Amino acid sequence: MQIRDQVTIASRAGRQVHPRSSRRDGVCADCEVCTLAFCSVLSDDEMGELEGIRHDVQHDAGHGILDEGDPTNNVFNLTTGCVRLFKLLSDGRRQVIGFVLPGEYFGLITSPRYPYAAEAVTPIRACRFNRAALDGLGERFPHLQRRMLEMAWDEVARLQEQMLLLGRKTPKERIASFILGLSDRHARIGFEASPLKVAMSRGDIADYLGLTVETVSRSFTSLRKEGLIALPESSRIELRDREALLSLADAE
Amino acid sequence: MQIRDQVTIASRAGRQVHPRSSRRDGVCADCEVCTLAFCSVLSDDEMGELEGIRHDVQHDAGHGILDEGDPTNNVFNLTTGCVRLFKLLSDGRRQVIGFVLPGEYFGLITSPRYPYAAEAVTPIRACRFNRAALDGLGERFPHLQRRMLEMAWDEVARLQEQMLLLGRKTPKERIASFILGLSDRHARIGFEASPLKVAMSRGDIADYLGLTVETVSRSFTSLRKEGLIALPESSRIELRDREALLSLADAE
DNA sequence: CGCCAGCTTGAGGAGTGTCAAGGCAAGTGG
DNA sequence: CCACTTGCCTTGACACTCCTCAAGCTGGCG
Repeated sequence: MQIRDQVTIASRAGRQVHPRSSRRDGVCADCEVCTLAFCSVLSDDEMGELEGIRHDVQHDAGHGILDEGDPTNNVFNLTTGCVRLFKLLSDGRRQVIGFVLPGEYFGLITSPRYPYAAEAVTPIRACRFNRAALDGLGERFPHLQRRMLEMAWDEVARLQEQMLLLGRKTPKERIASFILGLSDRHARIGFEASPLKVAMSRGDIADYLGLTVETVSRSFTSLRKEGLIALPESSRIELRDREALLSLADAE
Repeated sequence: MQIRDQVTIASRAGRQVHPRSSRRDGVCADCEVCTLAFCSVLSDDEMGELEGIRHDVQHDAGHGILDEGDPTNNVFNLTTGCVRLFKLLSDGRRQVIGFVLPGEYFGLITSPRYPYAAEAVTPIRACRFNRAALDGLGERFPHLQRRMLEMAWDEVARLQEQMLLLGRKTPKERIASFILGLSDRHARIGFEASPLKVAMSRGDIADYLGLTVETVSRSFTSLRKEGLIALPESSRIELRDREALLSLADAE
């Protein structure tokens, strides 16, 4: 136990680099996620073409990026910050579909209108692409389309996992799953995975996990009192017993 | 009201034909869904190649087709019957991820192991493809990959809609959404859409909608007593007030 | 320093889940 | 052909979880 923890800490350093291992020059030089995003599979020449249809987008926290029902003209690739995607019922009930982290895209869908809205959780930066133009590029660069297909399947798997959570898990199990999932995603993009910075509010988390703010708060408190996590601030979570969290998340 | 109902009945006949409009010769001649499945975008020559890696599969109701954790060697394209996809928690709680209808595929995923299990709800027939071989075909026929990408995005949209249902809808709203969704899908593949044949048990429906069998049963009864549906048999649903069902499903 | 938004905590109640019994239809064996 | 079994669905009574409502608490900011 003692030993394993030390190993874990030692091996958790550094960013995991995926399809592409080297950073880019030019406009993408300061992009944090050029090794993770869908554009990572493109050669430098192909990137030049992508650059031709790319626009920079920047928003403050809380700003709306697109609305449910808008025509699907744009695809976004988040480079900095966090975005929430959500659907509303006519009486105001809200379901957060997912949180977008750097290196992930949103807005890519066959339907002519977005089936969800998107808002900035934190200040964000993103690349915006015209959808038709990106489609055209996909046809010319099959490996780009292939990469997008893989990302779509990954998204399907994530959503299926979330269905299990929403349909069958208890509040505490949902919170444990949420914490672990966020921690893993942070690790993949090189963010700190254990004193975990949680950008979203309790309300966002509640609407993501199908709960109320109060139940989310109580579940956090309960996990803290049992020693599975610590909460130095309400927006910072320390994973103190990963094993216990794992067994909770997968159902004890 | 009276008039609209008559129009609805009159216009509901016939099968809607999608990417490909004509039926095929050869092995696919008796396939009910050759105009809907992903193979519908292939030319006859290309179909010949697909045929080379295709195997027939046939199972009785209740039979397991694949288990969660099995290596993802195969992709299935359902031609007849109904399949349930589901995930289990270690204590036996079950979440049905989706029901597969003719013309839809399952088992296509990047991960090396299936994240869900599949069982036949009714007697089924399906085409089984080796996954690596199908991948190879996808690389050679970009329009096949394109079609699979579109189907993946459609699946993402369906799952997001289901998240809204699981996270925020009441039992009666869930049942209304379920009935309408199944009715629409039946219409698309040429099945009867109003006296709707429901292949799956109350238990399957409960595990799909995140409810218990009892709550599902009570909700059906409630909708029946309010005149929104009729239940000539427990496995047959007649939509008597589509408007009311729609407003229930989207939240009143 | 005080305000405000967001988070936590508490008390109470509605809505589902749990448990148990009964109904119904299809299948089985005498 | 009919009694019996079996599986599934429905209905009822009750309990408990989680939501609702309301009141403090905390930290950031003017």
